[in-house]
Amino acid sequence: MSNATVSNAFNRPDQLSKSKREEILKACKELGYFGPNKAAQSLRKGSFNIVALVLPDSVEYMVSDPVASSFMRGVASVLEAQHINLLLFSGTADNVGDIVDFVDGLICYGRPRNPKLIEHLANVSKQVVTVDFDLPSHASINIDNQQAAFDVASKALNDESDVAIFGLRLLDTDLLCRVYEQSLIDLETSIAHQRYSGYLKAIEECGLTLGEDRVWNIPESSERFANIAAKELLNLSPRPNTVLCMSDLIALPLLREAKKLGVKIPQELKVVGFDGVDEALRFSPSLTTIHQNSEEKGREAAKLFLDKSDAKVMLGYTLKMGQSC
Amino acid sequence: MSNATVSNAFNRPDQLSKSKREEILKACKELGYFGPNKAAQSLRKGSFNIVALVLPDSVEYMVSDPVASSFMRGVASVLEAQHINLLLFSGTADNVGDIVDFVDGLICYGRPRNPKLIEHLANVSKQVVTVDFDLPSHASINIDNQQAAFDVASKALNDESDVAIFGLRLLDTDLLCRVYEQSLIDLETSIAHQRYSGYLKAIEECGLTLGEDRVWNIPESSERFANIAAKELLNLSPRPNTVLCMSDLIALPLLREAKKLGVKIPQELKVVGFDGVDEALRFSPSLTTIHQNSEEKGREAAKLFLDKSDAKVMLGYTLKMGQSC
DNA sequence: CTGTTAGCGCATTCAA
DNA sequence: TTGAATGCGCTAACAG
Repeated sequence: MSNATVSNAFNRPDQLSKSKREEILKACKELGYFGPNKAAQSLRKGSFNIVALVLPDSVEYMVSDPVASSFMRGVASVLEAQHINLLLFSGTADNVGDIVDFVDGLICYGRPRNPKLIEHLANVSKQVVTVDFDLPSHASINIDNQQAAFDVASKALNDESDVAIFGLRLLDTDLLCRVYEQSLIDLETSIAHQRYSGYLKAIEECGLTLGEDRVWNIPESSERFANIAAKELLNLSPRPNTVLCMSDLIALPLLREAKKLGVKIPQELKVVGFDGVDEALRFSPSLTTIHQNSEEKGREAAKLFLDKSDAKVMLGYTLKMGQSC
Repeated sequence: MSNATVSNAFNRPDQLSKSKREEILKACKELGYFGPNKAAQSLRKGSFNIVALVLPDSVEYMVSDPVASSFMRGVASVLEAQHINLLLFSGTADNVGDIVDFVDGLICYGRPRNPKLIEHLANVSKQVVTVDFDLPSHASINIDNQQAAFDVASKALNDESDVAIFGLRLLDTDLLCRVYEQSLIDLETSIAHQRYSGYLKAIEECGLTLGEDRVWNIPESSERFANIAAKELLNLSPRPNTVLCMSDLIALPLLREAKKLGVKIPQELKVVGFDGVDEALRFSPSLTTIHQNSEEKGREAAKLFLDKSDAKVMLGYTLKMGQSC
């Protein structure tokens, strides 16, 4: 009874006699051997049944975001069915090397915060699927952010609009600030830019202009920063009467704060969001927003991955009219 | 120049001359070799820099839950600092064998839904930390669920209470149903039972009894099931005037539904929750609940793990009085 | 300071 | 049907 025979007993039952196999299995049980070591097996075979989920930011931040959570849910639902496990990787790290050798490939949700990581990702020789951003010669899933932003902004704007924008990480900084130098915005790639560009187009079509103190950079889609920005905005004089928000999560605190101050919505303040999270639809006044099906995004990403596809897929979105404009 | 020397060039710079090292590193770069293969390295060394996070249920369900998300955030914040990555493992699976050979150990958040998994977990020979349940001879973190449930229930109850309980997975079923046969409840281990037992004690101390149609089994902490249970309860005649809910997430839909029907809170209906999620504190009327610091739980679990501890730790909780009772 | 050897645990030849 | 040999890529121990 050699190691190879034992291997066969576990992996290729047809390669040995039934009696021998049972004899081996029984002996293994007695010795406390519960089957091949998966690490060694994977080293040998080169497959791991593990997929890295590369997050845009730290794991900490990620799991708080309902949009990201929906995405994960979609991914997990497809991969779980194939007994593939998820390895979380922070978008703030840059050492993909630490994990690439353990996984069959990577699904990257959102442009990672760390630019070095993006470089490394581009050079990975395993299957990669990117979502909400692109990498040359890898599969990707996107929605038309510019068109969607244009659509939702157009619903809020009219010729009396004094418009402001709550931008999501328009600048590469962790600071909440106004964006005075609009040239600083990375025009190339981020979804923030695409949405920004859609807003500008809608503003232009209404014959409006955007005041130079009217654009906020909110570093992450969190209540904390959005609260501060909301207060800044509401204390302005003259106060903007229309706010285009790049995510629902930063629009909701604005609605809450405005309600608290007795500002009438939508008469005195119109607000639109982006993403279509449950809370935005449930809130009173409900938020006009772009709904994107994040769970479907996750499922599609997982499918592209399983198919070893290199397709560039564009998904749809839905404009949800609420009471906020 | 041998393989071992190259290995040293990467891992033990002090073992060879600076010139040799640079020569090697340069040659590697040209050949497109970016350092040791981590899978092979780990096979050799037996350490992986990966920790499995064993979830109580499927990944899909997990990421929707704000309490679980906080926990993950806590775990991740500690492990990320050590460059340890998280591998998610579903509590509905039973093949820990698929991943145990890839990780340095496991952190198990909540009693896994799959009983087979629990058996396997008990036999794992790597470091294991359990949270909100126990495994013999492994480290664990808990809160005193029974006492906490007693505390919060006591705030809601008086001698005029007609009390009902929204239980979280009191029965091992995916069905929303009433719990008529209270003997069916697994008395041993689940946090649901511990909380149930605390409720009963509080009810008894008030000299009350629990009607036999007054206990609901809600299979998971989700809005969907809680909505249905809320409607069932509010349509009852006589209607309970006090509801003890085993999580905030199932208490909130009840508050919403009651508000919609114009039921006065707390005059006509008192509600208490468990967990202390943000939304519960923000809601109007705010929910009286037990706040447990899930993020701290996560951090502590990660620390126990890193310390290779086998301690059984009991964490505190806080009673948060709201307007709901 | 450098190179050789052995083996982590496995699965695939190939010969018997 | 079985078993001996080889190597996946790496590193610890040792010899030079």
